[in-house]
Amino acid sequence: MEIPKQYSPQKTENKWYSKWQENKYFSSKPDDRPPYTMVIPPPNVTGVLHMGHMLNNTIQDVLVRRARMQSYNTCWLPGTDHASIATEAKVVNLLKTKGISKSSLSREEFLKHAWEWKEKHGGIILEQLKKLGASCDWDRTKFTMDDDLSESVIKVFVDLYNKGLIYRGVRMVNWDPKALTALSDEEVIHKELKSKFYYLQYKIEGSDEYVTIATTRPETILGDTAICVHPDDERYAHLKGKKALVPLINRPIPFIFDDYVDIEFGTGALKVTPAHDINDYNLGIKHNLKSIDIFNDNGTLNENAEIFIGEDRFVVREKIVESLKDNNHLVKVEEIVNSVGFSERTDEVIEPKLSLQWFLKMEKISKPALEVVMNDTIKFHPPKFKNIYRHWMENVRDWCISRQLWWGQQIPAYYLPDGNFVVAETTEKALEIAREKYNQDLNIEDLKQDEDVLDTWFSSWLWPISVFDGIRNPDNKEFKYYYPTNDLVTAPEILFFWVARMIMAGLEFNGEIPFKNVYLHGIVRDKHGRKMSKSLGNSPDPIGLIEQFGADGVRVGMLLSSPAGNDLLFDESLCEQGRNFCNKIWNAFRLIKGWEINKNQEQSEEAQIAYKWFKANFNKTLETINNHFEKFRIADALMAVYKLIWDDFCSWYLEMIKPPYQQPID
RNA sequence: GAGCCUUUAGCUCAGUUGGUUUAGAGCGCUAGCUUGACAGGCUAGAGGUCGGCAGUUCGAACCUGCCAAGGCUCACCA
Repeated sequence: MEIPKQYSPQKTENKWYSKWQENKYFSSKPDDRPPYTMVIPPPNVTGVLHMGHMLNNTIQDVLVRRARMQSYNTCWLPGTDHASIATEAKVVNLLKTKGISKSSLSREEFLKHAWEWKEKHGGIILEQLKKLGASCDWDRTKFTMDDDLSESVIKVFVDLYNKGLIYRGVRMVNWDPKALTALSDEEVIHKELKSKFYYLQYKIEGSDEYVTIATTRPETILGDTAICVHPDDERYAHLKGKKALVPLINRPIPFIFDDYVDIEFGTGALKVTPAHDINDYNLGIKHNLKSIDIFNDNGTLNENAEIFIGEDRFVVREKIVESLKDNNHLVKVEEIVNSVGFSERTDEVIEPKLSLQWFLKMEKISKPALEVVMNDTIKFHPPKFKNIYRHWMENVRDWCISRQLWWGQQIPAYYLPDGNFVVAETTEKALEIAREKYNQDLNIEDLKQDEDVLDTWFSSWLWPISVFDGIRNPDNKEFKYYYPTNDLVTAPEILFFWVARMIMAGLEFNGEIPFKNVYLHGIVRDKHGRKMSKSLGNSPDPIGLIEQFGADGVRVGMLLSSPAGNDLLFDESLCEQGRNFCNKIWNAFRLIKGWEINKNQEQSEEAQIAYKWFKANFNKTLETINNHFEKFRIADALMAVYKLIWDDFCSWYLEMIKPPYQQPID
C-alpha cells in the first residue's frame, strides 16, 4: 500500500465529516451522563461565512470536541438569526431590482417575498460551517423566527407588559432615516467627525440688536423654539422678556435662562430645537416650549420648516448656509471636531426624533444581571470585560424595542377604535380582554394589531432558553437537562446587545444564569492590524482558504495566534503552519505504518526507556493542556499539543524507537 | 469629557504571589544539508539595557508615581 508523501486534507476531511454525520456522532439526547451544552451565536440567516465566524466557530468546536472526549453528553446547537433590519433591507433591494417597491405591497405580500428569500438564500452559512468541520447537532438547527421561538418572544412580551416592565410612550429615539425605523441606543455608533461650527445672528424683535449663536446643524434653525442663555451671563441679561427672530423665516422665539448652558462655550447662547436634539428636548419640557418637528421620516424637510420643503437635510445644510450668508446672518465658520451618531446597520446619520415607541424598563432586570457577573457566577474570559460590563449596566437606559419594520415578530398589542389597547398573545385573547375591560360589544374586526415588529435582539436574548422550549414549557425534559448551558463563545462587540441581555432574560424568566462561562475573542484583522472590510478587499475567502490549506490547517493557524480578548492579526502563513503541522502528523503515521512488526522480538532496553520517558512526558503535557483549557487559553493549549507531537513524539520518541533500516520492530 | 486596557526578540505573544530566568515560545531570519516518514523536512545559529524617567527593596519585566505611544468601552456640551 502506497501512502502519499503529502497529506491531502480535502480527501480526508470530507470522508470523515460524512462519516460523523452518517453515524450521528454530533447528535445528543438527554441521558445519564452530565451534559455539556453550547448554543451558537446565531449568524444572520442571509449571511455568508467570514473570518470572524471561522474563528468563533473553531473555538466552539474545540471546546465541544474536548468535552465530547471527556465523555460529556455534548450538545452544540446551531441556528440562524432573522436579523430584522439587514434582511428586510436585502429583500427591499431585491424587490427594487424587480421593479417592485415595498410600499406597493401589503404586509402579507412582503412577508411572502421575505420568506421566499430566506428559504432560498438562508442557511448557506450553516453549510459553510460544515465545511469548517463544526460538530454541531444539526438535527436541532433553529431559526429565531421558527414558530416555537416566535411564540416564546410574544409570550415574554406579554409577560413583561403585565409585570409593568414594558411601556409605550413618546420619547426621543434614534431614528434611522434610511431604514425608516427607530433604533436602540446600542445600534448607534458615535464617530468623531471634523465638522463646521456656524456662528449665526438672530435679530432681536423690535430692536436693531442681534444675538449670535453657534451651531453645527444650521438646517435645524427652522425648528428653533427658543434661545437659551445662562442666568448669570451678564451679556444677555437685558434680553429677558424679549424675543429673537429665526433667520430667513422671522418666527419670533423667546429667550430662556438655564444653567444647562456653558457660558464659555461658543457664544454662550444656545438655539433650542426640542424636536431634534435630546438636550433641547429636555430643556423644552422644563421651560414649556413648543416643539416643531421639521423633518419627514426619510430625513427630508416637511411643511413645518416653511422653506426647503422636500429637500434632504444635508442638501439643506449647504443651501441654508448660502442663504444665511446672503442675508447677513452668517458671522463666521469654525472647524470643530464633534461626535455624530451613525446607524450600525445602514451607516446613515442618526436623527434624534420624537416618536411613539415601545420600551423595556431596564433598571430592575439589569441589577441581578450585573451581580452574577461581578461575583463570578458567570465568568468572563478574559476578566477585563467585567469592568466594561459593569459600566454599561450601571448606566443603561430603557431599551427601545419596537422597529418600524415587517420582518420580525409583530408586537402583540391590539388597538381598539376608541384608542385604548390591550396586549395579549393572540387576537382571540386580546378580544376577550378588550371585551372584559372596555366594551362587551367589540368584535375581532375592531382590533387592529400594532404594525411594528420587535427588535431582533428581543428574540435572540431568549436564544439559550427558547431553543430548548424553556419559555413555553419550562418543565420539559430537554430544557431541564441542557440548561443552563456551559460556555458561550462570542465577540466583545455584542457584549451589550446580546450577552448582557441573555443574562437578564435568563434570570428574569427562569431564575437561572444562561451559561457559566463567556469567552470573548478578538476581531480578525489583516496582518497590518486593519479591520477586514469589503472596501479594502483584505478579507480572504474562508472557503478558499479551506480548499487551499484544509480546514484543520486553517483552524490551527487561526488558533495559534488567538489569545483571549486580543485581536488576531491574520496572515496566510499561519494557515501554512497549520497545514505543515497536519502533514507532520501524516508523515509520522506513514513512518509507523511502514514498519514491520515482529511480535516475538524482545523490546530493547532503549525502547523501554523511550516508552517510559514519552509516557511520563505525555501525562505531564496533558496536565498542562488541561490547565490551559480551564483558563480558556486555547492558543497555549494548542501550542502544547503542537510541541508534544512535533518535538517530543516525532523528533525524539519516534527516532528513539526507530528500528534499523529494513529491520522489524518489536 | 469619563472609565479601562496594552507596551517584553523582525512579527505575534508567554512570563502565574518580586529571588533557580545570565529573560522564554512559535513564526520569520542566517548558514549548512537531494540523510530511506516528512524540503510542507533536518541540523546548527544569530536576535531583547523587558516603552521612558524617578522611586520602594538586599534584589524589579513583575510593586508605586509621573511621562509617552497605541487601543477599547461609555458619554446629551451646542
